[in-house]
Formats: sequence, C-alpha cells, structure tokens
Amino acid sequence: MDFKKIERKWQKRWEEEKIFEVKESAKKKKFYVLDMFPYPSGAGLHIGHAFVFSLGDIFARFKRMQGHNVLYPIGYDSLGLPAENAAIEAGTHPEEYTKKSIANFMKQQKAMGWSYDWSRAVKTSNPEFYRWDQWIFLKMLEKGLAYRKKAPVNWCRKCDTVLANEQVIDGKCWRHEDTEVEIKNLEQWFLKITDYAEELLEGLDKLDWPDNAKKRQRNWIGKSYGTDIYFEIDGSDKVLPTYTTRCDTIFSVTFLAIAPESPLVNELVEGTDWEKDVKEFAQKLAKESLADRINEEKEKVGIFTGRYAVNPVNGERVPIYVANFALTYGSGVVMCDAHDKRDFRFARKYDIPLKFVISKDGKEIDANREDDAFVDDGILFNSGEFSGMKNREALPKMADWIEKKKWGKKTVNYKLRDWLISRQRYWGTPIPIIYCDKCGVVPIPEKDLPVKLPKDVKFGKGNPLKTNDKFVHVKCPKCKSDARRETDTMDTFANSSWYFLRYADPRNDKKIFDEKKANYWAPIDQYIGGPEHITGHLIYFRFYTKFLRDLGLLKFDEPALRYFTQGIVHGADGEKMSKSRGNVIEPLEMIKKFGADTLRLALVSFAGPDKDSSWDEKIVVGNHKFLKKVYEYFDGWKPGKTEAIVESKLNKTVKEVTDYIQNFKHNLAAIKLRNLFNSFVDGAIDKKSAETFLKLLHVYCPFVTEELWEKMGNKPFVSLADWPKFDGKKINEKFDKIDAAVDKTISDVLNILKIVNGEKIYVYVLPNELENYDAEVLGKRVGKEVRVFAVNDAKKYDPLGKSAKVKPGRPAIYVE
RNA sequence: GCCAGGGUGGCAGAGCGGUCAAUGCGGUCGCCUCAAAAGCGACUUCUCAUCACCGAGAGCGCGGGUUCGAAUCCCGUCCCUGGCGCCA
Repeated sequence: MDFKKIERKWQKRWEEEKIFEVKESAKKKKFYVLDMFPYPSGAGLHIGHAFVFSLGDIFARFKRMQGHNVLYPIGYDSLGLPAENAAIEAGTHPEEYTKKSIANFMKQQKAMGWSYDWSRAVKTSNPEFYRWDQWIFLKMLEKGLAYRKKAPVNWCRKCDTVLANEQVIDGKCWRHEDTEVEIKNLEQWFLKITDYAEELLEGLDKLDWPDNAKKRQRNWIGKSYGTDIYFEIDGSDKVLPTYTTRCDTIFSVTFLAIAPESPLVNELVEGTDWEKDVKEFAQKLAKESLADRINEEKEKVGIFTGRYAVNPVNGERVPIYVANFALTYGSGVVMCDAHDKRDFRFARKYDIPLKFVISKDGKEIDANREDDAFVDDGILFNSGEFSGMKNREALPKMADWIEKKKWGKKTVNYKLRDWLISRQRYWGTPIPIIYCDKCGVVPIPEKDLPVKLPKDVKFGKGNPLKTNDKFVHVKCPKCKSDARRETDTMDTFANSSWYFLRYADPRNDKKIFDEKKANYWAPIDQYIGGPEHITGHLIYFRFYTKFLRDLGLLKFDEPALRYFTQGIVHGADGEKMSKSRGNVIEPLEMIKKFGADTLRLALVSFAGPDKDSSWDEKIVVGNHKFLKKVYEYFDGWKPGKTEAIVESKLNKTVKEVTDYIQNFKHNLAAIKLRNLFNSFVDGAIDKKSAETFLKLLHVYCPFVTEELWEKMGNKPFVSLADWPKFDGKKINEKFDKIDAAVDKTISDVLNILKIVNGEKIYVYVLPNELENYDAEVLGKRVGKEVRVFAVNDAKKYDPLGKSAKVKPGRPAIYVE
C-alpha cells in the first residue's frame, strides 16, 4: 500500500472539489465544531497540535456524516510576542516570519487530512481582522467598559520594556538572568470584565463543559459574600471601611492594617510626629514585589501610624498599622484579629494585644497565652448577644446585625480583576487612541479604522512603535493640533476573544460580521482546546460574547455550548516534550514514516483523549500494522454473505462506536473497530457491511478509507456519506455467549493436552449447539485435528464414553 | 495552605456496585520457513492443585467501613500530577 500516494491524491481531490466548504442553509441543521486556533510558530506543527486538531476533525467529520451542516474553520492567532522575539533574534520582520510560518502550517495541516473550510481562514495579523479589535475597543470605550488607570507592571531595565508575567522567571528577566524585574506604575488600559462577573459565574451552570473546567472558572471569578465594616478614625470624623468575610470575629479585632500604597496612609499621618517615619517606611514596603509580599516564608512587617480607630460594635480603640501583608484589594484596609494566622503573628511581633472569641467548646481562652491563632470553627464567647452560638451559624446573623445598626454593609466580592490589555510591544493590535494636550484622550473615529501597524520600525530597544515618527506624531481628530498616538498594543487575547464569530463572515469589510450569518453558525456547538486556557481565553471570550450581545449583535449568551479539554501528550519518557530533553516528536516525521492515517489513529489510541499520556512509538507501529491489514483485506475484497454472527457484531459496533465518538472515547472506539475487523477476516462480508466498516473508520483514517471506498466501486466521497445506523434487531447477545463457550472449550482442550499426549481431539456437543462448533476453526486454534459430534450421533467415535459428560454450553472432550 | 484529577498485571491504559480485570505493547511456546522477518494460533497478576476437562485461594497504593456482593460507594491515611495563591 502506497500511503503517500493515496494521501496526496485525496488531499488534492478534497481541495479541488471544495467538499468541505459550507453555506448557511435552511434545510440542514448547523453544527459548529472549533479547535482553538494555533499560534503559527516557525517550528511548525508540534504533536500537541496534531492531537487537538485531529480530535476536532474527527468530530467534524462525524457530525458531517450524521447529516449536519458543519462549520469547521481554521485560522491563525498570528499576532503576539514570539513572532516579535523571533524577529529580533533572526533579524527578520514579524510580518515575514508570520507569513512563512503560516504557509508552513497550512502545508502540514493539509497533510494531516483535516477537513477545514479553507475559504474562511482568517489571521489576526491582517488589518482587516484587527480593525474589528479596534472597533470593539471603541465600543467598549463608548459604554464605559474600557478605561485607563495606573497599574503596576513588570519592567526590565535592560530591555526597556514591560514584561508579561510569563517572561518573569524567579523575579528576573527571561533575557537577562542578572536583572531583577522591577514593578513600575504605568497608565494602562483596562477592560471592565468585572461588570460581567456575576453573569460569567451564573452562565457556567448551563454549559456542557467538564466539571473541573467549570470549577476552575468559578474559583477564578471567586465570588465571596462579606461585610464592609466602618471604623471611625479616632479624633476625626473620617471613616475607614474594612472588608471582611469573617464578621463573626469582629469582637476579636485588636488592630487595623492598611496597605502601604494606599493614599489613606498619607492622610492619616499628615502633620503628626509620625509622618516622616511612616511615609518612608510605607514607601519602602510598597516597593517590595508582590511576590515577596505574598510569600508565606517572608516575614510580615509594618509600622504603627500613631492613629487609632474605633470598633463600631464595642467602641474599643484599636491601633492602625501600615503592613506589607495588606494589599490594595477592596479598600486596602483590613481588620485584624486573633483568628487569623498572619494577624496573630504580626500582633505578636509588634506586641499588640490579642483576644480570642471562638473556642472549641465556647469556654473562654486567653489569646495572649496561646502560641498561635485559633483558626478552626467553634463556639463564640465574649461576643455580646452572639456568645454561645456556633460561629458559622452566627456569621450571617452578625452581618444582618451590623447592617441594621448601620455600622457596615453586606457586600459581594469577586476575585476576578479587570483585564489589563496594554502591552508595550509592536506585534499586536494598536489601541485606537490619540492623546491631545487640549482634548485629552481622543478615540480614533470609526471611519478611520484600522489603525495599521507601520512596517518601518526599529526593534531592539523599548516599544518599536515609538521609533516610527509618522505613526506617533499625528493631528488630534478633534482640534487638529499636534497630538500623540497611543503606542501600546492590545493583549493578543483580545483577538481570540471573538475570532470564532468572524469565521461566520470572514471577508466582510463593512461590518465585524453579518448578524444573520453569525447567529446562524454561532454559538460553537463543540469547542476543543487545552486545559491551559480555562482561566484565560475561555473567560475572555465569554466576556466578549456577552458584550457583543449587549450591543445587539448576537442572540445568544455563551460562545461555546460544549467544551472538551484534551490531555497533554508527553514524551516517551513521560516528561513534557522539550528540545532540551530531546524527547520531541515531530508529526511530519511520523507522517513520512507511517502516514497521516496511522498517526491520527495512534494519537487517539494512547489513552482517553482527555487524559495526559506518554508517547510510545510502538502504539504507532501497532496501528500501522492494523491499517495495513485493513487495506489488504479490502483491496482484495469480494462481496459475499455476512454471517449472522458478524452482522450482530457489526450492528453492535455501530451503536457503541457512535456513542464513543460522541463522547470523545476514541481509544475505546478504536478497540471496537479492531474487534469488528478481526471478525471479518475469517469469512465473507457483503457490500453494506464493508461500507459500514469503512464509514466508521473514516473519521479516524480519512485517506485510506476514501481510497478503499472508491475501489469498492462507490462514487466519491466517503467524507460525505451517511453515518451508518444500527439495527437493534440484528444484535444478538447469544453470539457473545457462543464465542465465550468456544473459547472455554479451546482452553479445556489445551489444558488436557498439557496432561496427556494426543493428536486427535473429539468434541461432543448437544445437538442444538452443533452449529456453534466448527471443527476446522477449533482445529486451527488448538493446532490439532479436531472432530465434532452431536451426542445423539449414533456414528460418533467415543471409546471411553466421554460424551456422557456434556452439559449445555459445555462440550465433552476426548483426546486420543 | 486550598481546589481538581489520579494511584489497576512487566509497561501503557480500560473498567467505576453484580459472572471471569478490556485492549495494545512486551514476553513465552507452537505453526509456517532451509533460516529469519512478516503472518497465524495458544499462553502470560500471584500462590496452590491436577497425567482428563465445568479446579481452589488471594489480588486493583495502604488501613478501616457500608453491602448478599466493591477495583468500583463511604471514612481515614500515604504518595503522584496539574491549577490557584497571605483576597482578610
């Protein structure tokens, strides 16, 4: 079998006849299958790509054959840091790099047999694509969802630029191992994803996503119920709002901690004797990296501000400290008590008194005599009217009480932060903003979009966009005076947040997409991607979808109804594949060696596709052998009659395989297909049976099955054939029992042969079971001559009368 | 620390309350062959038994429990993998 020739032939035919291109249709039910689009790197496809996209293709082919109008597009997430870095290192322009990489990707994608609608391909580095990033940004700005704020960012002095978190390794720059990353406060653009926090959380309930993906998103959004409690500053009419989820410990509060970067610090110490010391200390603390401050190993430090606040519930005066463990989360002020480890240890260090209000049994314990915080749940004491209650039961009641007395307010909090989209980098979507001294922040008018990336920039130092004067120095769109253009670009997650909609109408140059088309194809019915995107991309694109819905463009709330997370394919050594380990498997090499069909089948045979697995070339070899046998069998196939036992197995397999594919259990489907094929080999099968098998196998091995389908005298393409249906009436469980009985008989015979020598085997069976035992098959399997008799056969040869031992399903045996 | 997932035969990996622990790889033996490869067939968790067969017992990280019955459910415990991270 010439795999290479077959693969080339069908690649060409699919492409020439455009069989995977689709249009909206009122007759067929649509189905949208999507793999997360790849970042086109110069290295070409890696095995992870080969795996995910094969999963998508299998599903797309499956749904197509089931009669759906399947949209299965592909594109390239071609903006981003790697292209820019490659450009710096290799001296090419990111655009050239990207162009080359995409061409290389396309070639390999076609070689894998993925059934994309190529006419819809998009790439994010195309201005015709990213102009709509800019358009969405302007819409968000209009709705108050895009805003500018000072925010801390990672900064490398040597690179003279901001670093993404991924580029900070152990607090050092990834390119300068000797350079500590600094935290700088810069004006940055944010998108107000927090406005959608509640909806993003609630929406998860309706989605058919893996439970752990949903849990991780819930966790990330981090909804918590708490209470804001107001502490009046002693000697002032000002109030410090503190946020807590544990208002049951309010009677335990003995001090407040305030974040060093909070503007409240200055306010508190202004004009006091403490001013100089506190300000200096706070500044020092604020410079510590966040990583250091939240590191449990590092000591918590702080300084007394000289000021006190009053606990509203009991009127107690408590000192206010500036402390590094207080973060600018919420108001940046924390109430501190003896039931929190950090608070407890901090208090010990600075000799602040402590008091417990919870113990196991409600008996009073003196915190000052204990070694550490009491963090367990228990029974309250010294807590006014709440003493004697279980703390967890008292908590909501205490929140109500505090709110009723107007000492505070119940609140809901989310861990989800607004999305910082500014990147001081070149290869991204330019943020469509102009800064004018007179008019301030001026959005670029929609009609002037896209703001194109200028090609003529210098790489190496800082943001390359700043090196193009023509780009930077522009006239203000409002007052026409000299102004400066925003040189930050957008996080590339902006592009991937709505690309799935562009596939519905990829060449529209008037609108982001035609609403009718988008609402026909979207939402995605089956999305497939890696686990690493759960708390990034998969949240952002839900946010964008909801925003575009609120603009009136979409009629649905969620971008992807069903989601499958594929596992990671590790190297043969079980470790992550990496060049330095030398365990990288190149898909292209595998295709050369074994063919794309084999690779596809092998990739889904390793393990459950949602589990991590280790590469094993032996599995590939095994699958290759199997395919070769399949090819040889069907190459020489002549129509015959399918036996009832095979017919039963065939129908059962159709049922099982259909179910397995629907649920991504390809490893199990592959086993069933092998078993079915093995039952073909000994006998004849009719045309319909042969076709059914090829159809089932086709989603895994599209090339070989197209070839065999044609050889069988069918019109092309099996790609467009109907998915087989099973006939439940033809499935007969009895056959399985017969199989088992025959196996058992063989094992009995061999067992006897271990004990006695013999050349001739006589098997005696009940008359109604006679047809289940084929002397020839038995003979082949035990390697001896076998004769089968019915027990009532008068002419049977049975010198020792063994036939008397026959039982139903259990033949008697005589060896001579 | 918290959350999620997992620990099954030489290896990879199914099974996730009801005979018997899929399947693949590896291994052993046999057939075929001058021989080898390929192919085909049998065996392959462990212990014990058997020169005639419908054998016996144990076993799914460890320890308990629920059940007529557990790899499968519950509790405890140890280890691995991934994610989150002093969010008050």
